[in-house]
Amino acid sequence: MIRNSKRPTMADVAAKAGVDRAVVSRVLNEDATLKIREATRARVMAAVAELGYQPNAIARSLRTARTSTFGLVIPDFANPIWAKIVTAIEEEADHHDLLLVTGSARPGSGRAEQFLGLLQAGRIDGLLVAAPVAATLLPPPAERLPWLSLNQRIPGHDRYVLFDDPAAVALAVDHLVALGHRDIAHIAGPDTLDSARRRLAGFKDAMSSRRLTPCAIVSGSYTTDGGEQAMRELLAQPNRPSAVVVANVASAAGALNGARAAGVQVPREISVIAIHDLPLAHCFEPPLTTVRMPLAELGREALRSLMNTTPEQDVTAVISEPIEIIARASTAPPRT
Amino acid sequence: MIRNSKRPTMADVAAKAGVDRAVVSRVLNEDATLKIREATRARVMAAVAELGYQPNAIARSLRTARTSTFGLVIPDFANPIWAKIVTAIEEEADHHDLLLVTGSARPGSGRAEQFLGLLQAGRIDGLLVAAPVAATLLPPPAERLPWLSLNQRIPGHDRYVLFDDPAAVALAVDHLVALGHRDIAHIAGPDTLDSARRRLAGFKDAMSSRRLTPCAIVSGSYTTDGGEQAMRELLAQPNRPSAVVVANVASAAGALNGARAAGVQVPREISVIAIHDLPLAHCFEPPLTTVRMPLAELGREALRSLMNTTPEQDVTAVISEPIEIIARASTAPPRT
DNA sequence: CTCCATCGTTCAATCGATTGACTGCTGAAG
DNA sequence: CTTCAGCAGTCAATCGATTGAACGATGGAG
Repeated sequence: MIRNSKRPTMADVAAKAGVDRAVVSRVLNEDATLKIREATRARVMAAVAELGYQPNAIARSLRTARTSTFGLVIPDFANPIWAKIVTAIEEEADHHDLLLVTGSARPGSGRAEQFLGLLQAGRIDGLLVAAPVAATLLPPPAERLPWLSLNQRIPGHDRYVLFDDPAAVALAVDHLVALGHRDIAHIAGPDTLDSARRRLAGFKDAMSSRRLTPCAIVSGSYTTDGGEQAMRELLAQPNRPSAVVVANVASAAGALNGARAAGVQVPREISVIAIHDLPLAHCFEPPLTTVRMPLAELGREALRSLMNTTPEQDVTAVISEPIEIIARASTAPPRT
Repeated sequence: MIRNSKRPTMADVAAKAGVDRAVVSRVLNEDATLKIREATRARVMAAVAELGYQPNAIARSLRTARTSTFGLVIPDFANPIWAKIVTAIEEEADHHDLLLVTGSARPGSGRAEQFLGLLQAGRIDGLLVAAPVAATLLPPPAERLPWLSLNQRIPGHDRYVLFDDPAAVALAVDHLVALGHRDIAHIAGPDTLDSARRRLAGFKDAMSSRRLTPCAIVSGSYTTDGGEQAMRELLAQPNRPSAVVVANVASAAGALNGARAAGVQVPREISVIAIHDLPLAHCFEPPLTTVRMPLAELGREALRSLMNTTPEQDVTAVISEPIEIIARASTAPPRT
């Protein structure tokens, strides 16, 4: 790739305006300590405009050791949940005149570690990590870098922002209990993921604190296929549940398919509710009842925490407002 | 934000190894012109390891004027179509030891222009733009920068990679004609978008070359609501179509909802086919028949073109392989 | 008439790595 | 004994912007 090397530098501007490079720099950065004649400032600005001068951000970053850019790593662009969070963080970044750059990192892809590399190399000022990171590839804890994790706790790194998953699951259970359900099952996510474990634990707690025993707990591995398989298992059981709390939307979509394939009507024979809402959820058949999580709030809070803390400080925020039931047509009172 | 200033530099490594900084640089970059004793190289490597030295990418970039990082701007993370393309480009970038950073830019957000700023500022080596860019904010054509656009042509910028939309639409029409349809309508996208215009033009061409006249053409504005509204209009017409080609999946989801709301059965009374496939399309009711587009191929080709051309060269690629019908349950022969 | 403060700028070191040119040394050829 | 070729590194300029310190000119106070 051939670079256009004729881009003007600050020296060119200075020469054209007949001043020192320092003046150009100070004018452009609106340095308050600079005393300057209006005429000179105007000459500088004119030279800048005429040459179409654009400061070289690399050089500036080398000097200032800041880039005004933050990174974000999510597990997968295909999951619309993350889309909403990314967008919220981008908007928050806009407000602070920062730029957000995003990447995805399937487990084992090493991309999360590449972004940590950007951070170590000084090419971004901070990093938000929502993707699984190989513990072995983490920077040594001694090296405190400005990053924190989203929606997951990483051993040895007490800097994270989480959803209040237990509260969300409790809300789902309440919704079902209010409809009259008592035989409630859970389709969980993979127990390698912190969020899935939190939701599972939340389900158990919510049930026991309401003096109910879980009808069944099966894994849906957070995927559509996994959810379909899980629903099949539940329907094959002798004590079939009358309602299911599904740990995420992809699994729930699969669960609906599984029920349909088995000729079981939702919600007449079994109710389904999922954690996380999705714009397309109302296009499912039946439209899916969900628990909407505070996606934008999580994103905003994460960026703010990252900006306002040093790497030495702990960040252990839990976002619980607003969490609400989006009641659609996949939940109903149980058959009597 | 407080930066960890005690990160070791090349000078530290050089001091520890008892050599010149130049040696460290050459060892690390495997400079073939460097003659060096094995013992010295080992000392350098040992010093690097012991200090945990990590080269400062900013400084390197300042010197070399390259960053090994490319940018990508998409219109919206929430659209799963882009998710697939982003992922493909990330993988292609991996193969070339490059990093891809992505951002989204709703029209008018100015984010696309920010990424062009990254390019001008030398913080990325190239840029792929899939989002609408305000023509007024484009760098002057005189300033040839290494960027190209995806899935859209921008006036005055003959560097783009497109889907073969006419071929896709023709395939959809063929599918319907083969089923026996003749009264075919089109739910188009917003005519501000190049892709929507290409699909519309493709529809007209495909119909006329098969000696059919479009039953109707209405705008669905690429949104779920727009698609629902459009379907309502079509069903209200005196000459109701027996099949509809919908320009994207979001509109198609809306169209299905619209038909259901009007009590019209899909596909018994009206067939629906959409451009672009989606993993969740089989969760719709009925599962949606689609035309799968070569998403990954477009992404890969775009990155390769960007890497292998200078900003002065034109790039006008059209990706037409593989485009295929994914037949699900939303299309069927017309009622007789 | 001298001294000092202020104004409006300039000087030059610095950030950390890269790279073309150069040097001191050893050993072998002549 | 000289000379020259390689070896093993070293020197120092450079990328482009930032920033604390310094500097000459001007004007006012004493």
